[in-house]
Amino acid sequence: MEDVSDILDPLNEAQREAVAAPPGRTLVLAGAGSGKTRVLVHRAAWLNRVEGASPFTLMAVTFTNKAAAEMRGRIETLLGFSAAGMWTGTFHGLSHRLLRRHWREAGLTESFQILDSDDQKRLLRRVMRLLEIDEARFPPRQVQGYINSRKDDGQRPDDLGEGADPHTDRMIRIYRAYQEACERTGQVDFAELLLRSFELLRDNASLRNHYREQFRHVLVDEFQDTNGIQYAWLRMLAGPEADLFVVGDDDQSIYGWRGARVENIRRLTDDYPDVRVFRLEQNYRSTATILKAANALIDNNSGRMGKNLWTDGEDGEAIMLYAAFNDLDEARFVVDRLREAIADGHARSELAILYRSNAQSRLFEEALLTHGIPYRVYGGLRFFERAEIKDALAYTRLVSNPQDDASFERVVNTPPRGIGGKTVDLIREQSRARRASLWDAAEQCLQERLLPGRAHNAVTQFLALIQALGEQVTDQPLAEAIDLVIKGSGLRELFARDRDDRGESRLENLDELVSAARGFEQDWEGDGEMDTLTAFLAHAALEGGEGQAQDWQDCVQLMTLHSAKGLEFPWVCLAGLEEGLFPHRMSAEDPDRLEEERRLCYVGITRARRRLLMTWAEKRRLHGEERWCAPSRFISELPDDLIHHVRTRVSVSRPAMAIRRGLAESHEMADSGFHLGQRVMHPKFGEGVVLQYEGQGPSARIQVNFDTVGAKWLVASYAKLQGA
DNA sequence: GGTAAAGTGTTCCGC
DNA sequence: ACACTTTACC
Repeated sequence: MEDVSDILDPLNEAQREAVAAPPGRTLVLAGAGSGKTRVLVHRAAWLNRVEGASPFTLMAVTFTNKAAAEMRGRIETLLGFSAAGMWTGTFHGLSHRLLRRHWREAGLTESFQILDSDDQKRLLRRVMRLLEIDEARFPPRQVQGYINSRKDDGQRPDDLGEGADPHTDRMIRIYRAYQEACERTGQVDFAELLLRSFELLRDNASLRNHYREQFRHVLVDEFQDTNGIQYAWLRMLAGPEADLFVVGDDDQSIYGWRGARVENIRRLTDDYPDVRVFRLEQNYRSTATILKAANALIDNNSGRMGKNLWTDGEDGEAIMLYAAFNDLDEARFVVDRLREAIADGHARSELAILYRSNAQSRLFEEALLTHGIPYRVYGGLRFFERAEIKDALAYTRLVSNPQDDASFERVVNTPPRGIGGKTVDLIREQSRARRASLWDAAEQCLQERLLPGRAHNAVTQFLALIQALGEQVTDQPLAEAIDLVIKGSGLRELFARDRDDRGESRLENLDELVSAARGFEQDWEGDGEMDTLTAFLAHAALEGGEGQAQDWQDCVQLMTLHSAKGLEFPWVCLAGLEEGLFPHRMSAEDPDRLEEERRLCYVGITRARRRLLMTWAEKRRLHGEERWCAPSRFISELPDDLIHHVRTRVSVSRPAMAIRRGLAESHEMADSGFHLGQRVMHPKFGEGVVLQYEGQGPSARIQVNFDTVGAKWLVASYAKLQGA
């Protein structure tokens, strides 16, 4: 018998049972901080050592490239040898791999390219212009969302019944035209990667059987984030006989808005009645106090699979709750606590401020700046999404394939070279009339002298430039090729010209692109399915650029709750716990979306290891307007005995507020007996905050934002309001 | 073809 | 309010 102590010993009882489950269908409900990745990694090792599964028969699927890389690394460490034969990657990455291998069977061109969402929107715009559809009535963003969700549900235009209503019919028409444009030009968007590879397996029995035979063991991470097509994809690949090992947490599903279906967890237990379910509830991260709060909060959600986090560690400190006078006061208070923590010897990188929306970072940044505390804000534009990088890549694509219309349009007048809108319109017109690419259309325009003299010269030069670059670049290594393109296209010069910080960082980014290409070239062993350039472009579309070295210098961490998922910090501040902000106004009405907000709060709480600080502001500037806020309902869902209320302002701030609001308002308020921002009690609606006041005497109306039912207008003389 | 003025949107952002 | 994009005009 193989010695498996190194695999099982580091695990607790529940983890061990899951890892050593017999091959079959296994669902592991892994609570926050319960060692989810560890279980996946050890399962892979177990399969290899005990079940004798060769790495070639293993597939591990995750959502992000970062998670995929981490899992792969940890498996290799544990196994002590390379897991090279193992297919590890994201749903999109693995689909991409299948499609490259079987592009013919999938009905694609050999050199198909991946459209990222910007490219997709640009192509969509073009298609809509051809169909003469008004962009104002059908915002491309919305159409894009429509098409992607249809694809996420596995639907093609032909699957969609027309005739329902004119609006939907038009959407379907655009979808069809867009899809035809993609097929014609050999372009594949993100959702298409999944749908296409799903269809490939569905419609091709021999391929399906081949891969089912090969991947007898399929491991899936963050299963609660899968959407419809990903679930179908998994079922197609992991046949009814496969060893399917799925890890997820329904309480941490926070991506419903981009198509994730928590229901997939429950669906799995329906679709595979023989599934074994394990629960990981012992938490190794947080204090008992923090876990109690998290459990109590999430208990307000319905239809959970059910889980209760516990720890054998200590209770730890109470959760600190601060009701700030306004958003500035909130930032000041938080940064004061941060400074204390730093003085107590915390590294800055152990401290995190989490918030619901990106805009909230600004005030914290300012407060941190005034105190000279280094910080880093996560969630800006990712490397390959930055304009200058996309320009450089578009040039590179165009140089290697002049028929690429999307790239042509992007760079034809960047840097400005005298090919304005009029000229491009003419070329587009020509391209449509002749059913030719923009490049070919431009050549025809020159030959037939369709352009005015000035434009004629400009276009001649542009075409010559691209051709010349094409010749220079032939047979050059990737990095040199990209460098040549950046210099030759005039992009470098363009950004060098504006010498502010902006231009400076753009130049740095361009340099970074060249080094990224060099690094990619070194790591990438050609597998005969793609040339280096194609591979690099796919890499740029799929990997976003997280691979950049993050200087993990010691700084305070600022990020949205969404980007905090999967991370942990000894010291966490959850800021902006107000009705309308968190839960967000857009989600408060719909019970499902409200539950997702609650899960987001749960994710936030469970990020904290030792200390948790929660704050809300009674008054906040939002979209340029001062608003009165009620504390988030999530606060009242936490057991009060876990909370330490900090009140530094109780008696002082309210009169101060009335003064700041200005005299006119306080007079009006005076004759109702209430003032703006005051907490009041209504016999039916419960407690709330006075938001606005209108009119005088018996017809005067008062707007109250109730904690449970939201904002309502009431006639002051009828509403039996009481000060609370 | 470049700058100024008007317009737009404003929750979360993986691949 | 603000940042960013598109349009309008010189």
